[in-house]
Amino acid sequence: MDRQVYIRDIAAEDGREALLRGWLYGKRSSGKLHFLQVRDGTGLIQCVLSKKDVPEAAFAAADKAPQEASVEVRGKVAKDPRSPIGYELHVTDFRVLQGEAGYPIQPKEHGVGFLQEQRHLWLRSSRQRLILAVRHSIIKAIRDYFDSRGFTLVDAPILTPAACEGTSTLFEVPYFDLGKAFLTQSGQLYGEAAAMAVGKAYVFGPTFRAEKSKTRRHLTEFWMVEPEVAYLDLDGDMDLAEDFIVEIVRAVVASHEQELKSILERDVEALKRVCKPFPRITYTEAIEYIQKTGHPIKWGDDLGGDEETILCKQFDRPVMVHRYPAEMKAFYFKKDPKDPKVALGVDVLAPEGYGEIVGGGQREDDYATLKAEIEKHNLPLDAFQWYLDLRKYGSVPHAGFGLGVERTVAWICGLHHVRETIPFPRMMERLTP
RNA sequence: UCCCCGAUAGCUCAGCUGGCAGAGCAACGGACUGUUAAUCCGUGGGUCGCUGGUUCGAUCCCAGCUCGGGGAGCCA
Repeated sequence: MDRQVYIRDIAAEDGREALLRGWLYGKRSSGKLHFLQVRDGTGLIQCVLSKKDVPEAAFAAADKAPQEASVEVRGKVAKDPRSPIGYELHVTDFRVLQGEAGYPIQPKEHGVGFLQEQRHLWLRSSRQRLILAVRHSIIKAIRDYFDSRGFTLVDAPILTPAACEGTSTLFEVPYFDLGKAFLTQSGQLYGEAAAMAVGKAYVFGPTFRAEKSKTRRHLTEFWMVEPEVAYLDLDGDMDLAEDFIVEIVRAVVASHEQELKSILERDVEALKRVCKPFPRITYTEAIEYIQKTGHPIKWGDDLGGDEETILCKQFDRPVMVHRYPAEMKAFYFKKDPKDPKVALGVDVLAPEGYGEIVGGGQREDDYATLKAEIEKHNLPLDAFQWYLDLRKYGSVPHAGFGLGVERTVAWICGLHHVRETIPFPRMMERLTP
């Protein structure tokens, strides 16, 4: 009788006595009956207290119990067609461990700012709990994918001496007598070093960008997974990204299909259409297509949010745009030998208007060319000497990409904003809770 | 950094031409044996974001500031 049962497993307990430990999600009352909605982190179940079936103190405690009080409920599991999960608990005893009136989040609509203030409590709602679970599944699918294909997880440092790409603004940290350190904006350069050691490597960790971006797609702290593979070219890189994304989506749909539909109202059929092959178009073809829709854009312009939307709305699966103008890309991209104006880079744009979730490509593997690029971008040569070494001692063609975890969660869950995809989002105007 | 919008009860909001601060929900007290954001009766609850200006009088008009939301650029 003291065996705790989780709501997720309740069907196996049909007709038996069970002890639930959880929190009071909601409550309705009809005098001599109390209906308690109890959640335990694995699900939500209605617990029915009939005055004649429980001790007087238990009935009174249920009457007084405030929202989100921690509770212990004993009772008999019973099938009920009125229950969304098919079962409810006919309570024989009930007690409150702790609770206080005034729980801030009510079962009604709230403003975004308020909910973010209450993020530590907001996580308890069924919608947020599901998003956390999907995020977990995505991260697990990412790791399973690489772990089962001979990749080695290599952790890149978070404190770094200089910019990886030189364009983004970095967070500065004082660093003893060495002056300043910076929070990493990408583990890729270290991933390249690792790939020369283990062949297939992936870096998985947090990333920091001090850019003053205020949009639904930006956080100042986010998670990125960055595979890097020796002896891989751009085509192989696109094959890898495509196979990888298909597998992540498949894994999430396999484990969360019903909840995605019922709690997030996600169009799961759209996710099921994510299969190989993804369309692959060059940047030049993309520009031509956008021009045909009457949008003023010329070769050399960046694809902004509007342009990305125009492009990915014509496909029912992610689209790969490759061979961008070299001018637009970071110094480490290899140029296309057939057309040095373009870099061997690829972006993967998620469908349904979610935009870029992957950026990557083939790296420059020639010492002299890379050195010239570093100088051209006015980057400190001494800080990149170790990176140049990789082109000096056994250089090979290699490629990789970075996938943004939060944008992937937003896309798969069908969320409007990435701030809901991470437990405690860090944004330009928000550092708490 | 730039552009747009907003700030009134715990929450979501209304507040007319500048003239006593409002509703719904929540909380609290009560009624109710099948409720699904239950219903019904009752009670309490305000530095109208901050600072200044105009005015007999400012939640309302004006300026600056702070905070929040949306977007751009940049990116994942």
